[in-house]
Amino acid sequence: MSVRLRPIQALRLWQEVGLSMVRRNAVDLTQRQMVILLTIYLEPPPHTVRGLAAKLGVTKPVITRALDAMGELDLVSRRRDPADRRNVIIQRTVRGSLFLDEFSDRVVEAAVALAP
Amino acid sequence: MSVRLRPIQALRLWQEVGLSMVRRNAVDLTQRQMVILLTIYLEPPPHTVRGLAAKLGVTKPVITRALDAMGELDLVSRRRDPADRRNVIIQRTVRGSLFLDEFSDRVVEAAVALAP
DNA sequence: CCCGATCGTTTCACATCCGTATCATCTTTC
DNA sequence: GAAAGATGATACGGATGTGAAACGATCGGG
Repeated sequence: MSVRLRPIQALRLWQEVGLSMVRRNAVDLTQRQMVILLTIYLEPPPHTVRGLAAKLGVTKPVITRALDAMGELDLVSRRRDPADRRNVIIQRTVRGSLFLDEFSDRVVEAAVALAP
Repeated sequence: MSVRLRPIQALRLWQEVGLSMVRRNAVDLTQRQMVILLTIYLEPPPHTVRGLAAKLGVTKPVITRALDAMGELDLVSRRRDPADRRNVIIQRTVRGSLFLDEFSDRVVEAAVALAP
C-alpha cells in the first residue's frame, strides 16, 4: 500500500514538521547532516566516509565534519575498521536512535493531522 | 481522509527528499528559510516580519535576513504597507510558487515510491 | 621491501547564520 | 506638536559550514 499524499499536503507536512523543529531549539541539524544521519540508520552497514560522500554527491570533508558535529551530540560514533585500518566505520548510537524515533513520531503526528 | 504514514516510512520519506535536494545543488535553503517560505505560501496573507518571527519563535533579524536571501533568489518579494508604512508586506512570486510546486511533486513522488 | 594508491582528516580562506544591541523611520498618544 | 511606542533594518562578534588543496596513515602490487 503506497502512501497517498497530495502536493498541498506534502507542503503542509513539511511546514508543520519544520516548524516544530525550529521551535524546539534542541538539536538543529543541517539538511546534509540530517540526510547523513538518516542514511546511517536506514541503510545496511557498514558505512564509510567515502561511501556516504559518494551517495550524497558531496566531498569527503563534508562527511567528516558532519560526523564531528553529530558525534559531539552523541548521535553517531566512529571506530577504525580493524580489517583495513584506513577505513572508518560509522555506527549508530542509542541517542541517535532515540532522536530519530522521536522525529518520525512527530512526522506521523503531523501527517495524521493533515486531514482529520 | 488522513495520510497514513508509519514511522519507518516517515524516515525514508525524509531521507529520499533530503537526498534529492542535497544532490541537486540548485537552491539550498536553510530549514528556517524553508519554513518561512512555506508559511508565506500556505497561510493567508498579510505576512509581516514580526508575525513570522513570532510564529517561528525566532528574532526579527532572522526573518529579515532570510527574506534578504530568498528575495535575492526571487522566491519572495517585499513592499511597504501603504496603510502603515512601518510594516513590510511579504509577497509571493512566480518563481517561489514554481519552486514549491516542484518541491511538492518531489515529495509526492518519494511518498509513492515508499511502498510500490 | 617500497612506491603508488587509497582513505580519512586537517588546513586555509571565505561565506553564511545566529543573537544582542542599536538605528532610522513611522505611528500613536497626550 | 513633542514624546513614547512600534516596526523593520543594520552593525557587531562569535560560531559553524563549505570547497579546494594538502597531509599523514595504511594497504597492496611489483
